Amino acid sequence: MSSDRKTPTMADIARLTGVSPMTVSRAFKTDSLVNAETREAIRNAAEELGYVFDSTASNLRSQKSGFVAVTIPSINNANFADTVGGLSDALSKRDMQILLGYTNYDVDEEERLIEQLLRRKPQAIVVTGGRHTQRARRLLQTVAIPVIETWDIPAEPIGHYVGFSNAAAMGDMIDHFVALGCRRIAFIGGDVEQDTRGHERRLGFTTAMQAHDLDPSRLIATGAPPISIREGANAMAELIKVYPDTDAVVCVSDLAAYGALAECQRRAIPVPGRFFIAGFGNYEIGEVCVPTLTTINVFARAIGERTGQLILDILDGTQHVANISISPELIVRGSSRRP
Amino acid sequence: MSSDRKTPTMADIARLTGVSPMTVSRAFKTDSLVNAETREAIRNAAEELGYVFDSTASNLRSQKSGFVAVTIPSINNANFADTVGGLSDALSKRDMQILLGYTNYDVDEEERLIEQLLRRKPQAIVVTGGRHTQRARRLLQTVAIPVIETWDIPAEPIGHYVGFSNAAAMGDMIDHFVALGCRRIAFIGGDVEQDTRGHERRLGFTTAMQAHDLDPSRLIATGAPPISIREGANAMAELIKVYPDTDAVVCVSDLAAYGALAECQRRAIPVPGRFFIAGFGNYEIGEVCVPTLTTINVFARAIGERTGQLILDILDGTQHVANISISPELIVRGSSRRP
DNA sequence: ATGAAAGCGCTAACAC
DNA sequence: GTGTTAGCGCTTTCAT
Repeated sequence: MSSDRKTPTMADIARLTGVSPMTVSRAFKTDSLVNAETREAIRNAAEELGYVFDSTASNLRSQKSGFVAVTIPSINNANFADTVGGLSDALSKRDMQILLGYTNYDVDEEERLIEQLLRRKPQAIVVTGGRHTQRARRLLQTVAIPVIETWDIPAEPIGHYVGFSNAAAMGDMIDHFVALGCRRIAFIGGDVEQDTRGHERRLGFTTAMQAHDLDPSRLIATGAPPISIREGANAMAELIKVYPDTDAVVCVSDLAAYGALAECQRRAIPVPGRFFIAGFGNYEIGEVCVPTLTTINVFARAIGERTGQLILDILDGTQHVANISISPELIVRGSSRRP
Repeated sequence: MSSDRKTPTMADIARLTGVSPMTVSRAFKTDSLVNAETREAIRNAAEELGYVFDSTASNLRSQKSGFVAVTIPSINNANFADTVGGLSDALSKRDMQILLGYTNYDVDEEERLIEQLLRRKPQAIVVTGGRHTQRARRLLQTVAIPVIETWDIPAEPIGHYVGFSNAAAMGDMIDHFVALGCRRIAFIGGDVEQDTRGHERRLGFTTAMQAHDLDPSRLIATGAPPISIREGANAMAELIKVYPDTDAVVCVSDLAAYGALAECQRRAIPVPGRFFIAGFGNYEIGEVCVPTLTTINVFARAIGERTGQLILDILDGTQHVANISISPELIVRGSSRRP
């Protein structure tokens, strides 16, 4: 009934209940020792006043923010969304919250973001990839919290990592096509400077092709990452023009691969009859489209879950330095089976 | 060279520079009046010490967190990702950060989330949809910050809203098919209890069908939201069995619609020859798949941008109560054009 | 242009 | 099981 002059604090509850603020504070921590009736009275008073606990003050005093900072290249990407989902689930067990930022595949933006995120005093920071600006590296090296690089196996890890070799996974894919008898294999990717995982995948392609004594130069690069479905389709159109005798097309992601497939459908070019196609990342679309897409499962969600568990273990002191290598799995589907 | 005993504070910089902490504080605010040389010296000292500004303390003292809390049903959804992207861009102009939470299409989870987010003292809160638990409503009504409901036009708005009528948009879609001469139109959606936007769309379907004196009972419900591509395909398989004489299939989202299309391709059923198909949400896939998908553009990114701008205006005191209605746009594509 | 004092709301540390 | 005191790191406020 009273107009809300100011948002109520623990002191207000203490006054209303006739206890000290400290008791009120204790009553809000589940495990602390407070008389059951007192706790009940405090809870009621809080509810009545419309009290909302102030994490900001709590964090400052206890020097624990309950935040884990996370940078991902793009919010609009099912793979990274899965990783964040896994991380979020693992961390919510301990009531920790994710503070998320998007770098838009740009290391300078990543640097700005890291600086901004660190001001919030996260208890750990998770970054995607192992390539950063000098200054970002220094920030991460200096900061007194666990640093976890993901989705990559960094050449020089800053702290911990939970990742996989994008190059090796792409190498497995090439081996698969060579075993199928393909010789003229092309790669569709984005502007590689920005997307380090895309870069690694292309590197894996060229390395594997050379290892098989095959021509590694059939490369189509198409625009800024993330490579979209549309860009996959455009790239396929170009590929048909430039390298018409190609027998297999490997793409930097399933989205690009689906675009390539759609372009073939539009032109009534049979896949897998005329071209084999493969993607990367095991997106849902590759399971359902016709034909289904051969791809690499990188276990995106597991990357997040294991990163989250690692953070909890480190904060508990159970774990010190951990580097976790995920083994991606080749999934062979209709788009690379002889009709 | 010195081992970092403790993270440095403004007081450390003040000591090193021979000024008061207050001057250090001023030196970090761009617009405040500090001697240029002093500011320079302070910046250098900060860099040398590896100082990181502590937002937690700043927020507590100034009672401004710089956070906007946002709840979305799922992180892994291109539409909501677009909204968050637009919101994030609008807010970053004023250096505000998004604190994001996922409800997983569950109002109880939303309630928990809202309570958790409010503890961080956000300066505004954005929720997706207009349906909430009693307690969540009360929390939002009581809290002394702007509340914006999005992606819906709530029956009883709590504060502001930026949304559109899902039912009316779906009605436009039905009108389109009726104008094309379709009479036996079916609807594919998810378990509607959870997804209020899906529910509205289905309602729009039945209402419009009745308005045209057509049978509104061809409904296929398939599992928990978000409806995936796979579930769209399964639903189409069921539809073919249960309502084989259907002439048009409208789906709760483009993903479901693409799944339905893929199922037809798998069975070599011609689309648009045998069935017309339409989706909702203007996802990228609908632009590229073959045939392209008729859909509704809901301007997901604009919802975020306008919400962000609204928040900034309210915090500036420029704006008081605003309700913004977006007008979705019907996009007719190949999947509903006579071959 | 700069400084001194006080305090944001909570909890660590210690007392009883 | 509860209270007292002090202080987390910053910024508001008022002085000069």
